[in-house]
Amino acid sequence: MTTLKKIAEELGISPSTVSKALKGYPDVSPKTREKVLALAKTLDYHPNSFAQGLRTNESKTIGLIVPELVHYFFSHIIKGVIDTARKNGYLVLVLPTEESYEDEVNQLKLLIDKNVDGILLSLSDSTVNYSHIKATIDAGTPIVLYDKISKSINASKVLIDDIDAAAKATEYLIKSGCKRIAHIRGPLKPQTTIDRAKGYKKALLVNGMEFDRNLVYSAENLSYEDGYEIALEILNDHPDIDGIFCFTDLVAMGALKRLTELGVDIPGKVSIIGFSNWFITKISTPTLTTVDQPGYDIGVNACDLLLDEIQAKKEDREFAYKTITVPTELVIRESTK
Amino acid sequence: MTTLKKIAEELGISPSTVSKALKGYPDVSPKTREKVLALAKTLDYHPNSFAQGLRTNESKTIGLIVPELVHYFFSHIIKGVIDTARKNGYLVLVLPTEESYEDEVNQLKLLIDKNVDGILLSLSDSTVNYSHIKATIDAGTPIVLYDKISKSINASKVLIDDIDAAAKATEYLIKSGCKRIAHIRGPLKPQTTIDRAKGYKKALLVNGMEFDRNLVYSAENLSYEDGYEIALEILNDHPDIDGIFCFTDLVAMGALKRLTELGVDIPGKVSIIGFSNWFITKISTPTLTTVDQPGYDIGVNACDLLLDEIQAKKEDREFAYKTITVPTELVIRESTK
DNA sequence: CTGAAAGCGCTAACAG
DNA sequence: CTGTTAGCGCTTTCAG
Repeated sequence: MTTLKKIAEELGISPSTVSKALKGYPDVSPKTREKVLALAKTLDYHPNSFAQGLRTNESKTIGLIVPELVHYFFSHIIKGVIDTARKNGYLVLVLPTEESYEDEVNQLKLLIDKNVDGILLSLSDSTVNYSHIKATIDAGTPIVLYDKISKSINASKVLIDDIDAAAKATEYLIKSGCKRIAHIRGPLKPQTTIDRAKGYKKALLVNGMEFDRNLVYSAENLSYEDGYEIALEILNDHPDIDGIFCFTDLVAMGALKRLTELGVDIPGKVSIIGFSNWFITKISTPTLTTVDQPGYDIGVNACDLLLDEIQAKKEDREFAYKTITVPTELVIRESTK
Repeated sequence: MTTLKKIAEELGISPSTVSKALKGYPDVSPKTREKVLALAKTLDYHPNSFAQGLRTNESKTIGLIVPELVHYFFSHIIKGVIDTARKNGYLVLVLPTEESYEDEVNQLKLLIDKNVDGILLSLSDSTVNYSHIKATIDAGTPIVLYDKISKSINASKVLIDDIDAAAKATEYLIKSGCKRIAHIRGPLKPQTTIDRAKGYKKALLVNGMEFDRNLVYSAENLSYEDGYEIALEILNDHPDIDGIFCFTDLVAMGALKRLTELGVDIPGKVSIIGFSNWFITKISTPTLTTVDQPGYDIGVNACDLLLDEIQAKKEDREFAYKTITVPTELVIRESTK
């Protein structure tokens, strides 16, 4: 291991001068600087990050807590975060919670123990208590919430407007001539489920259509199988249905499969819209109309916001929490008229 | 920030006693231990990881370099690694290279600068020179290669037997009655491409069939579009084709789409086999026969191996590099007879 | 322009 | 059973 001290000894100068030379301080003679730089290179000097951290109280590392790791949308977020962090000289510790509250609490603790400079967090579906998050913020570690957030936590947030996005999707079904539109929603708790259902309802009402509680079905696992089963249920309960707005693409794909198997013409008889714009929606038959949820952008924005807050903290500046709403877009494909 | 010293002062004892009490050393009186534990809890003491690292030269962090982040197979590997690391008290820094050699070199450097205890690495497709990896190993940081490896690097490795897996897939086509089987291979360089093509050829020869160089097509981007285009080409060049073995599922899905559009009966007229068992293969129409490539297991094994090596190094034990071949399995679905 | 010195928080060998 | 001491490698003031 090459250390400052070794370089200093080798050159017959002091460690502090070596440190300054390496960091480009102006008060070192060019000659000395060059000698130091050269020797550092030949000895393959890497500063010891522990020692640096101990001195500066900075790890140049951030933590990223994701509810699900093997997931098209979250993968994009992770990529957005890592790219942005890297541009700014930060590394990213990735921790999945698998939608478990307990894991979320533990992972948060691990990150604090590791002295990360900040944390990006999306709430797990089973999280009902936010004291672990609030305590972390109070203890001085910046946290930015993304995607699955809670209004009751005072922090910066990056999200999409689920109500608006769902309303736009539902409205598109209406404008394209659908008269009886069902909604397959997600599990009760997360705000996203609530908001997309709200958007669905809002679009109906705004367009003078009746909101029928019986047309709302719940996909508890948000799985392909859920969609497959529920589509049959919907068709049995309401043969007159001509549109389905699904909480997420996977569920929509399941519904698509079932309807195709039953010989239902899509979009001739029934239109389907998903949510997220997963890769599969581009290659299904028919391809799926869906709401593009820009994961990469969410990751970039969340990371930028966090880095700003870290910087502000370092400089002891005031920092006002921000909430960024990343725009979504309806992607029209073959599953709608 | 609560430190050992603060707890010590508060209790009127020495920092070293506090340290020992916290770490469960036996030579501390139960009474003292209890007092320390209690106070540590109320003051929410977290040991400073920088100081610990500086003393012990351990970061309890490993680096994971992946060629692609938004990728079904690699996502599973990442999950396997993180889960395994976590079980053993390690955190994981994830760094994508996007198949760039330059990024691979840089990311490796970043990890070394961060004093990770070890690194898991899958070579980017554009990596042609391994000196950065060899230098890292020589400098004492354990590296385990997974999935995309190079035989010329002396390190532990975790991989699948691509030749065997490809041969099994091709053989299945033969046994099911295919007489003219095409292969869509990947870009020239990576060992996986070479090996799967080898397995394809081997199965043909072993089963007394002719290997026709003209039946091998190359999908340079391994994309859905590649498969879509090449399927047409194959059909034009060789109308008598009755089976296609694809390097990866995405390409197979593209081919599937094209053939379906052209009204070719699958598997009646042409059988298709993919590789990897991506999620989409379960939900396409028809569903796709494919080779299951167990990403999660690869991640688990690679991480275990790395942790073993780290442990051995810590205890100054000899450690013999190992190569683990994770078994694959042919998953038979509707795209084959 | 250069160096001495202190100290970040922790651990471990050693002495008592 | 407890405390003293030294030091991990680096940064930064301050003195020269």
